[in-house]
Parts: sequence; structure tokens; C-alpha cells
Amino acid sequence: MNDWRQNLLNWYEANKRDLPWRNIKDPYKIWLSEVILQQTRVNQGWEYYLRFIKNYPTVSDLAAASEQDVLKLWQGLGYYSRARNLHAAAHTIVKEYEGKFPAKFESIRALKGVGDYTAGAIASIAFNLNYPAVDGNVMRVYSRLFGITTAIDSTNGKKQMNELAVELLPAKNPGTYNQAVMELGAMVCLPSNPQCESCPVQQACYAFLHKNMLDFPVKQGKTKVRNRYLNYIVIVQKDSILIRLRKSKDIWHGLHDFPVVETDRPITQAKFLKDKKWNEVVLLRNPVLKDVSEEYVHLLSHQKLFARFYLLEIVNGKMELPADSFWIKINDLENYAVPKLIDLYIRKKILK
DNA sequence: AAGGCGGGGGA
DNA sequence: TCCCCAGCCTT
Repeated sequence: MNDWRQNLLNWYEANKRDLPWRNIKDPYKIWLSEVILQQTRVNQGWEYYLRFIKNYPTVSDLAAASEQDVLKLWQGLGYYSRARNLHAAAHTIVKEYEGKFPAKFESIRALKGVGDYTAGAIASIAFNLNYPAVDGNVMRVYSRLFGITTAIDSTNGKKQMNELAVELLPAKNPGTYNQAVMELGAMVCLPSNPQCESCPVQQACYAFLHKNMLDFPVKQGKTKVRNRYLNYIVIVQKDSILIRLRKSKDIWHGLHDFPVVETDRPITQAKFLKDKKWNEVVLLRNPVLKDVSEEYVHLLSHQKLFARFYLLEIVNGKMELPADSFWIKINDLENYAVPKLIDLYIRKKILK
């Protein structure tokens, strides 16, 4: 191999970052790191990876844990289906493969939460199998290198990108090559500030030679943000607090929060109190309003959350509870996985 | 093919 | 503000 790819590999050997999951062959740890890094920056996932390895050194340890404990360890990282799928896949590996990580691409790809990218990454890095690992970095690098104008978020674009990645994959050390392309995308071929002057493959790069790096990759793109107004009812009785498990397909599935009255437009504090809006969720006899929090604004990818917390104290315990809610001791709050937003409120107002 | 799913950081 | 991150799953 005597083309730009050799320059890339040389550059990679000389400049690669020292990451906790580098120079490791244990497929379990490779898998864990890849799932953590889905749509997540290295810096953000770093400590989570170390924590998971420490708490669950093997796939059997992970499978033996409760889902809530796994979610708790994942708390704050986002995209919680990753944690639920990780836990489910650990069970699969223990039951179907006797705790030994499957070594075939199709078997890896069939695990919950493992798509084409992750399966390719595990197969090539942990098992030295000849599969590409095409992530956002790779698509940005290749689209610039070859001047590809097919939108990368279209079915066609992904197909084209994958075929290209298969063609370019060297026969030897596919895992190293895959990581080299990704590393280039993460360190040099940046989205808005590409460092072309220090790029090992600039002389082969279409976008560099045409000075239009920022035109790539092409995307169809479209993100609309929905506003949601969450009026949380926080009910405390002595040393207990009422929480509930979030179940639906909505955000934070599997995590806990409080009974909530939700609207798609703002509702004033005064109206909320005057209309005793909490009765839409939980029927209370004589609640005592202890505190109304300021508005917490929480910006997510697809929705903007405006949350306010109404802290009520129940003196004479007559009420009808929402079906999914239950009492826990305030001191046990830390054992339940909660969204970032709820965690902020709890630390500030409940545990203070 | 399109939309949902978190949270953080950089421009 | 908007974009993007070592994507995946459901509809």
C-alpha cells in the first residue's frame, strides 16, 4: 500500500491520543467504549468508561447487575437506550454465548444497540476482521477527500459511503486503519475548523485542493425543536418523597422523576396555583405549598424544556396517587437514576 | 425515509 | 443560536 493511506497510518502512529480503551484486545471493553462513544465526545465518555470497567470488569458482572444500577451509572451521559440495550446484550452474551463475546460479525451485529458502525468497529479492532467502521468522522473525511456531494444523512449517501469504505479498507490491520481515519476526523479534519495545514493527506484531498472544505459533508439536515413546559409536583411527607418511573417512548425511559402536568405552551405560576393544576395528576386534600422553584431551562437536541417545581407538603395524608408513582425515603433518592434536570433540582432543593 | 432519543462544547 | 459528537431503533 503506497498511497495516501500510508501517510495516514504513519501520522496515526505518531499522533494518536492515549485513550483508556486503546491497546486493549478485550472485546467486552472495546464494545463498552464504542457504545459509550455513540454520539458522544471522547472527553465526555472517558470517566464513564473507567467507572463501568471498575464496577463491571467482565460482561458477566454487567449482566448480573440490575438495569436500574446500570442506568444509575449511565446517569448524565444521555441516550439512555444505550444503557438498557447494553444490559440486555450482556444477558444475551451470557446466555447464548456462555459469557464469551461472539467473534463473528453477524453475531456481534445482532446484539441490541449494535448497528453497522459499532459492529464494524468491534469486529475490526477486537477480532482483526475486515469490516469498515463508518461513523460521522469517516463520512466527513471521505466526503472531503473525494468531493462526495451525496447527502450523508440519506439512505443513498450512507450506502455509497459504506461501499467506498469497503473499497478503501486495507487487507492488513483493518482495526488500526479504521481508528486512524476516525482519529483524523476527530483531531484534524474538524467540522468547522479543519486543520488542513497539518493534514497528512492534504495533497490527496479534493476539498483541500478546491479550497471548499466547509462544503463537505453535504447534509439534508432538518431539526425542529419543540417547546415543552413541565410543571412538576414534588410531594413530601415526613422523610418520604413521591417519585415515578418513566415508561413510555418519551425521553428518559427507565429513569425516575416526579408526577408532572405538561403543557405545550407556558402556564403562569399564578394560574397553576389558582386552578390547583396538580389535581390533574394527583388528587390532594389539603396540600401545603412549601416552595415554587425558579424556571429551569434545559435545551436538548429536539426539544426545549421549561421546568418548574412545586414543592407540596402533605400533613394529613389523604390523596389519590398516579398509577406509576410510589413513595421512597428521601435518603434513598441517590439509588434511583434520574435525568440531569431532576438531579439538579434534587441537589439544590431537596438534599440541601 | 423520517423522526425520536441527552447532554455537552465550540463557533 | 446552531451544529456536531467514534449511532441506533422504531414507525
